[in-house]
Amino acid sequence: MMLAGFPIFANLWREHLEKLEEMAQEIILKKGAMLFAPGDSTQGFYVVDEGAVRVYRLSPQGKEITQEIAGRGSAFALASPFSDTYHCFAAALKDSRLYLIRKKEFLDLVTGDIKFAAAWMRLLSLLVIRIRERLTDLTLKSPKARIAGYILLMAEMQDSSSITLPVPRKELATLLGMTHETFYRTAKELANEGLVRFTGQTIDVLDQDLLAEII
Amino acid sequence: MMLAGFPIFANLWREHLEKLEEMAQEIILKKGAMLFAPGDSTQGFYVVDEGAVRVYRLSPQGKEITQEIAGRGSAFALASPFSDTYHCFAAALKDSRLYLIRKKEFLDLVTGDIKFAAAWMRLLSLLVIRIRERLTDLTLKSPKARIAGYILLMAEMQDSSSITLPVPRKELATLLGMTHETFYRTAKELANEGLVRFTGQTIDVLDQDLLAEII
DNA sequence: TCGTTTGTATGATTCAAATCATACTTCTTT
DNA sequence: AAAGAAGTATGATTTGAATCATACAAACGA
Repeated sequence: MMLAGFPIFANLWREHLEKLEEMAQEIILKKGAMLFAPGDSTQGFYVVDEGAVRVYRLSPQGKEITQEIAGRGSAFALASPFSDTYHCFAAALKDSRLYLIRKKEFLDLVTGDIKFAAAWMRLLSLLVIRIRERLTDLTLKSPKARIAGYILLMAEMQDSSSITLPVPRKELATLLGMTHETFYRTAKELANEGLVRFTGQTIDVLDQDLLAEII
Repeated sequence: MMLAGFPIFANLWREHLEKLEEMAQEIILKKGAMLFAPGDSTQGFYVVDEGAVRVYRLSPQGKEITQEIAGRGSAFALASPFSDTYHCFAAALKDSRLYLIRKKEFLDLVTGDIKFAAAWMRLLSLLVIRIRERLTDLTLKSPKARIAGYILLMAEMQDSSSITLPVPRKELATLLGMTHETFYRTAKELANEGLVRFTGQTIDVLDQDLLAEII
């Protein structure tokens, strides 16, 4: 395993990554398998090495929002080592292989190494900022702007005008806080306007500037 | 100054609080004064000792959402020591006295004391969880449920069935992601149903159980 | 390879909340 | 005390997205 290549850990030192790698425990999940649910006691956090995991929440009325679609190289439940229970659901969208970094071992490491702790505080702080950004997008922006913004963000993160999703694009709907009908319709609009092209699980950015204007 | 009584710092050790107190710099703000805006380089984080500060974001279309109403004892911009620039606006809702904990000094302290770092990681993790909770409430729940939930949360936090807001209740509208019209109307419904009573800036919980059912 | 499930697509209808409009009340300020 | 501003309140109208309904295509399992 090579955590070093995973963007989320870009700020950590090599020695810390090696220690994380040592303590990582492989977890194999079949498509559809539930990993945890709200109230479950925390095991630790996870890194996806293969496949994809959906992290989501349900309202009492059964409406749902996807918190994260964690594909290869993504970590999730990063706050769990400091919490007793999980607060959301996590389920595999495909057959997947994850690594579990156990809470206890992780805490021993991070609370015994000030440099690691510093890097972890930075990571958590950036997470706070990112989630707040997402919150404002979800509450303030139109579905069209949210889709455009997501596509641009992905393109930027992958440094390419062609994005390959780890899952069918249907999954983007609840990630972006809308129904799948609204998602398909609005995505089609963007396609009709010549800004993007959807082909299976890939999205091509055709006009980055116009797309950016929508946001 | 006594940071020790502030709930946000409940997890920190006495010695750390004393050091924070030593480095705190008093900031006086007149009502309406802007403290920072997106893009401003970060000074550090703040603790409100008197008055109230509104932390908020604007969309390109001018719609706004309040991230936080920080009254006495609340801290805000906690992630800023690990970031170069602020990402939101902060402005005083009343004449206020704050304490600024400067970024540089704070970083020196927190990255030089593993116990402090551990406590700070816990604080940031809980912040992540709280913001995610808020995100799901804002996207999944009805205005009525959001208002009810907020009132119950405040009552629980203050351990009293009578809540005193540091600001006119108008301010709750954008905090809860709705227009002030919707807020007044929906709050009135709750009052008409006998669940709560609004009197100036105080809110009395009259029927906690029924209120909890709405959430 | 066939049949079933999942994903993509689009039309029609409904509905909740935003918007627009107005008014009254309560604080501030001078 | 008067004037103005800010906060509270409510009605009418509009609108954007959810919901309901249906259909076809693609992927997958047996």
